[in-house]
Amino acid sequence: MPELPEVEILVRHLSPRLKMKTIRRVEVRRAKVLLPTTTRQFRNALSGARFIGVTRRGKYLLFELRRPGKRGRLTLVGHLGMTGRIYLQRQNGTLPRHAAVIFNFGKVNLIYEDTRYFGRMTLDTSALTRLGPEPLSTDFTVADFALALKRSAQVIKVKLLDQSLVAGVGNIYASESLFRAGVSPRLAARRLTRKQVGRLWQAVRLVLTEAIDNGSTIPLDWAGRDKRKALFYYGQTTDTPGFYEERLLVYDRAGKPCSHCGTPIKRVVQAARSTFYCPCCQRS
DNA sequence: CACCATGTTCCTTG
DNA sequence: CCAAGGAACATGGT
Repeated sequence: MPELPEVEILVRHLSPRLKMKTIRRVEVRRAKVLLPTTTRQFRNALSGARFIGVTRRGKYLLFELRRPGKRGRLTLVGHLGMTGRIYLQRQNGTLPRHAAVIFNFGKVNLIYEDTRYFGRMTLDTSALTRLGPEPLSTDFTVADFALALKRSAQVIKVKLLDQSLVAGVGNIYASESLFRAGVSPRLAARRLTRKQVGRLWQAVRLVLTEAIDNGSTIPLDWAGRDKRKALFYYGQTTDTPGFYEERLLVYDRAGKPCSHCGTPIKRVVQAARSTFYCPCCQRS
């Protein structure tokens, strides 16, 4: 479930629930997700530690902890990869097949599961230094955005996925942002006009903000739930079978009519990833 | 069997 | 040195 909005919703969900909780026991079932931290370092550092709060940077979760008898704070970094999920579950609940790390608080477990194991739960914070500005903060300015785009020969859709340009935009919201801005995904980044850059900058912020607002209405108790239904990109707001309120305007809508002009949405492949756009509304 | 999937990193090439 | 492209990682759904 992972682009910036989903991670943001998860942070808001988890932060108050984890606050002041002390980790009694750490169980590592897939040491690979800790890399480069070793299982021993991980358990030593976290056993007995207490959560202060959870924040976010791009698509990364930052768990802030304090350790008894030690100075300063410790940051546990989480990344959900493509299929990672994190949730609280009663200690006697059934563990998912791909549970990678389990933090026990007594009666409750915090479970990190990841079907494909592309995600991370680690004490290594180095990846954070490579991130660009937070799109919803004042650090993300049109001027810097324009400057960075002018230096790139890559097509704009692929450039938007570059986390050093702006942190947190993934494959879904890259397509959605370009549609909202009326900019072709195939345009070279440096060829965008001032006006297009301005519209795209605004669209990125709008699309992410709306997704966070929409996601806030969806329950996050994912234990044992169907994967796709837990993807609130698709805007599920109830458990009633078949009930979906579509919120994405172009992503995964190849062949379906554009919500604005009716032209069939097109799918193309760029840098080995799908891009969806309206060939009529996004001509340049 | 084929192809597709919300992401990042590493390696090669230019 | 940098930018860009592709493979790799691993599992499951259709």
